[in-house]
Amino acid sequence: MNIKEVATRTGLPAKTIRYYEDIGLVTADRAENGYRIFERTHVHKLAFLAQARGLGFSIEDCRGLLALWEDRDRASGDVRAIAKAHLAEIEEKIAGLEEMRATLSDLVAACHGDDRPDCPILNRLEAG
Amino acid sequence: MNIKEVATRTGLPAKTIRYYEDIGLVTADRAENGYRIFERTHVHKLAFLAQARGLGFSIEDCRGLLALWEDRDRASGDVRAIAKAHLAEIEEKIAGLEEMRATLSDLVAACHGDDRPDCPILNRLEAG
DNA sequence: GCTTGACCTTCCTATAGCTGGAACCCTTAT
DNA sequence: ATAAGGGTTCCAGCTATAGGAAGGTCAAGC
Repeated sequence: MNIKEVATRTGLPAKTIRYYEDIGLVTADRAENGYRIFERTHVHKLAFLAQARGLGFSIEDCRGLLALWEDRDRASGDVRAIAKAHLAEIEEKIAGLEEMRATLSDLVAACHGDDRPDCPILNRLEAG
Repeated sequence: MNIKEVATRTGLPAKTIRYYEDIGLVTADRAENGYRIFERTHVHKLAFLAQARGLGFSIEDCRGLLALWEDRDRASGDVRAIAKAHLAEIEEKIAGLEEMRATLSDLVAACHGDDRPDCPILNRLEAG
């Protein structure tokens, strides 16, 4: 299977697949002409990565998850720890964004948004 | 005023202030010895930037906001448009993160997280 | 056999917004 | 004279790709 087909099957751009090979997340054999050859196992792995990335796991997290996934002697606690830490990060991010959203939405509501220069948004940025 | 004091007053790292000068967000005069000299107006401007960045506005947004702030003939509608667009972006980000959070929190809850290899988190990543 | 178009390859550059560090200059106090 | 604590420039690195150039390859159609 060539890279384009893997891209289609996994939903990952070919560029990204090459990148993942580059940083050692996946391996790929080569044909005589230099083309990468992928087997179903590779597709499986890349699909796994696509899912993990889709849930926002960092590349390094993915590396860890992948290793655990392939380790039949893994402890599910290790997987859970990674996911839990990631969940905490996401919740932190959300909290930060919620705060911004609250402030911004107040400001946007307070600004009449016409041709006059008077503007509560700028006032707020100016005053802190 | 030297850069360190400006940093202290605005809460921005000196590095960041230099960077902002570099990309033309602010200007700074120079003393004979090559040191940057800041006036109160510079501090004011940098404080404004710190606020805007704190609300998540991009550097380019900040450039626009700064220009409007300094334009006595501005239309508040222009400010509002920038803020509104930014608000929309933030809400989109929040929505994406909320989705991740929901999934992750379900998975973390479903995983017993012990020494056994069986793991709903990995199952989910594997299955899509 | 030749051309065309769709693949494939590598390598270099760019993104956002800084941060860290090296190598070096200036000022002030001891 | 020296040491501490400023300041300067410049270069590299971070995340996770995306874009594009330059070139090799393959299958189809004429």
